[in-house]
Amino acid sequence: MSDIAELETRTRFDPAEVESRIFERWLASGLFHPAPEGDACENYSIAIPPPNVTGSLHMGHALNGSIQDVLIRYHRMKAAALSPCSRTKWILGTDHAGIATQAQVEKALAAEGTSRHKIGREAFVARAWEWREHYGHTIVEQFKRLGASCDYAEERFTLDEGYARAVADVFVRLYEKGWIYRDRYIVNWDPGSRSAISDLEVQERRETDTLYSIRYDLDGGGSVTIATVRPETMLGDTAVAVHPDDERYRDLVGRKAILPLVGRHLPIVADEYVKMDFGTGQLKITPAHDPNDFEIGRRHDLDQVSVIGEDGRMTAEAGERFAGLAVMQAREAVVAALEEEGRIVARDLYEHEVPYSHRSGERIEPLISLQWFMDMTALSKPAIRAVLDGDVRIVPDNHRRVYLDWMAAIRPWCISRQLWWGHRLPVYYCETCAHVNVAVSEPDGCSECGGRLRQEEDVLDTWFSSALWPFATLGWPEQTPELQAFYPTDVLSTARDILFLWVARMIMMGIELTGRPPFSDVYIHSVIQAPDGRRMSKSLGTGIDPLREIERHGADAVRFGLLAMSSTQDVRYSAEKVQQGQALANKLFNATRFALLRVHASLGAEAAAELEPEPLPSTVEDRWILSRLVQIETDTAARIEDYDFSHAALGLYDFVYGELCDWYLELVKHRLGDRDGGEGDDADCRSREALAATLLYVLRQTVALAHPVIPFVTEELWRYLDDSNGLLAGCAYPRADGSLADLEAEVELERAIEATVAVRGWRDSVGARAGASIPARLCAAGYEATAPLLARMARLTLVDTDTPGTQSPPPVQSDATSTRRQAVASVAIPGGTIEILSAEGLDLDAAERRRSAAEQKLRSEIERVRGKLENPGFLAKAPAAVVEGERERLRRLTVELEAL
RNA sequence: GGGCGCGUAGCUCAGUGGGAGAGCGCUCGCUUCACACGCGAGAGGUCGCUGGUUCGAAACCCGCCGCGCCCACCA
Repeated sequence: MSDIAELETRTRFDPAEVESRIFERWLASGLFHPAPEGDACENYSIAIPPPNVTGSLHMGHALNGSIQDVLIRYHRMKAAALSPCSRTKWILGTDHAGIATQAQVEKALAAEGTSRHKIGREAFVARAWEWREHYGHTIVEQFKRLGASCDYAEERFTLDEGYARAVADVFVRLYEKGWIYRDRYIVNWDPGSRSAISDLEVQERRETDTLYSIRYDLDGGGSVTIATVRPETMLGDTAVAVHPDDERYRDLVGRKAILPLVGRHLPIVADEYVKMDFGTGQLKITPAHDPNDFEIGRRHDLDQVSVIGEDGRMTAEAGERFAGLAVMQAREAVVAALEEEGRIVARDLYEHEVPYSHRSGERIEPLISLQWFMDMTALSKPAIRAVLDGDVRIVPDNHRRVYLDWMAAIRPWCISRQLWWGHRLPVYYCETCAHVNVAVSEPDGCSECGGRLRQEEDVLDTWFSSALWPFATLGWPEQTPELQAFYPTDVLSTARDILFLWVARMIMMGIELTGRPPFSDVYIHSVIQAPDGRRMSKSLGTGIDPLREIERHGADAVRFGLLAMSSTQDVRYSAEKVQQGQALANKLFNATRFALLRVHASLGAEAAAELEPEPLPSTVEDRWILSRLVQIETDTAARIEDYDFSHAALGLYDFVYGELCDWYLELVKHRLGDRDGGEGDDADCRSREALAATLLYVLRQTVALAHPVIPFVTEELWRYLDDSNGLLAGCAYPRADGSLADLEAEVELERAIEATVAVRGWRDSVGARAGASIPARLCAAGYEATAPLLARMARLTLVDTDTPGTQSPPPVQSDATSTRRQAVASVAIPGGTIEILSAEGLDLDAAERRRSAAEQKLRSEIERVRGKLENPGFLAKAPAAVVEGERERLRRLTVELEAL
């Protein structure tokens, strides 16, 4: 135990002074780095959603970090209490984040006046690794600031050698199953990153464009009119379609339209995709640049004419006189040319969804490209089953259906990316016979002809490797001790924006490759919005930096605040909640400081050191606080296990403020002796020891209970509260001791609290001086044990107590000479009144106003309850307990009214 | 077009069948020997609107108004 005397001058909890010192102790202790022992069912593990190496800590990380750390710390402590053999591990690592990292490195190169194409692939990748070595640990260091108890000794990276092997291994397995294949297909081309991206990386934006109606002549006379917002793609038209049931156009089917500007003859086909009631019901078909048209083209075996290239410009081959123009320029030029020929029949403003790249922010250009795909149908089935059967639980469960709906309609996944930073596909093309060799490591030569091999240039979608995260980080496919000890993990905590992108794919891959879902719970946490309700984003200037908040208020405050504001839905950032957390840390610090200093002063260090570690309740307030402690211990554990972090945090706050500090400490202060070591009101030494034992027990339990939420201040306090020199982070989590529950003490003390508040309110209204003690008579039942407490807390000098219904002698001083002094005012309290016996210096008119206001309130309340009890329907149908409760209330209110 | 969710005190949010709550802000009082990042006391709400179910609705149901998010290939 540290020297208590140090606390004398520390009147505030100063996070900056404490945090790094404590974190170093945690790291050095090895508590965060469990040996790979025990089995995964007993052990508790979480795989962190790997932050991007390019990233820095934002509010989402801070919230999710706080959530996971509460779970990890809680379970680590719970294991210490219940099953000392079980281990707790928070698997740490970062993601190589293909596009994001490549963009950063390219930016750096550009600043140096060079580019990736100038330096070549090998040099570029080397440069990217250098970049990662340099900047890749920033975010991990930032997690430490938050107090996150990850296993820092085992940090993983998705491009590490072992991990890369696992990725290649998976690719080979799924290729051999026939689920991974190569196809020329229409993809979402991102001109920004010059790569294909998956459907999930496309974000639609509502935009208003011009809808052009264009007349195409028919071969042999007549015309059709088609509508498009992308006239530049007409150069790639290879058909016109109408609905097969459309009476108007029945005889058009089979004829030819002549493509303006180009002259190509376009077959007119019938396809059910065409909406008869949209526009003219005649649709131009551009299979190479529209996903729907692509499908129609396949159905009707239409030509594919690519007019837009991967550079986002009109192609030389089919771009006609517009070749080389960027898409938007081409649009204008095409419209002008059509205009000149008088083919634009109409222009209308048209609002529609336009696809943009989530990564680069540029407009997606759908085009046909040779890419690698993964068929997901077989993988999705057991992943659906797992959620339906409850093997994977999604919390909150309204996301369950979203997951199931998406899974049921799952589509092939484009897994190849035209980038350099990532896992290069383990695919080797034979330069001689063109055979496709797929193998974990490069073969010596083609398996067919022994010819020279050339590895595929493309890399895998970053999410392909992320999908393996919970097991690849533990050494899979090797059956490592880590894998056996910690896989499957227990919970995956994340924001919902990556439910499909990542979580669903982990479930599919985990089941396929390990035979088990990678976690049993998925917890979807809130998205923290800016205080004004907008998105938190750097570009909008609405972001709030969690590190700055930690510097200002302390990590405990930020953790508490984020947990307290989190919810099952999105929430606005609340600086007040962070302040509340800061206040809590400071309050707990000062309460402990006060208790320890007083105990040591009044008992002496030696006696203090020999105190019983168990509570020794000797008074009603001792019994009360111990009973309340049972409640908060039960509630906090249940709330953490239910992922109800906000109530866990706020519940601790309410206990520390509303019960421990505001009442218990105030009630027992006088029994502790003064700070110079003099005796307090309670001169009985044994009673003082009993109080000290109870008080320190309550503080130790409270501090330990709060540790998962506010680890720094609690760990700091533990230095003074615990003489074993151990770290709180490795101690047992407090468990409610049911034998301390004491309903009688709770009823008695809560009555006294209510009465105290009533008297204080009255005092305030009559302008009584704060320090003055007022003579009064207690005329109420149920205060046998608490009258002295009430007198002290409400600053009353109680004389002549009159406690109806009891025989026990009043435990207060008795004024024998003036047994029946006339009351000058009366304050209603539960079970009766307090009669005020002296009006000296008091504004009794104000007292009367207050009294009559109270009376009016009581009368209307009584009216309401009486009305209820006179309602035959209520008496007949309401549960007996409710009816009895109302009767009891009426009795109580009536007593109070009579007393007034 | 489909789905999910929200609307409660000035602000941010809890409360989901039986006495309208918290934090911050506001007002009044307090240098009460742990904490002035403190202590005590207060003011402040037709619980979005309408109809229904019920002995009883902020809560459950129908509808409406307002707001947010997700999914979706109508040019």
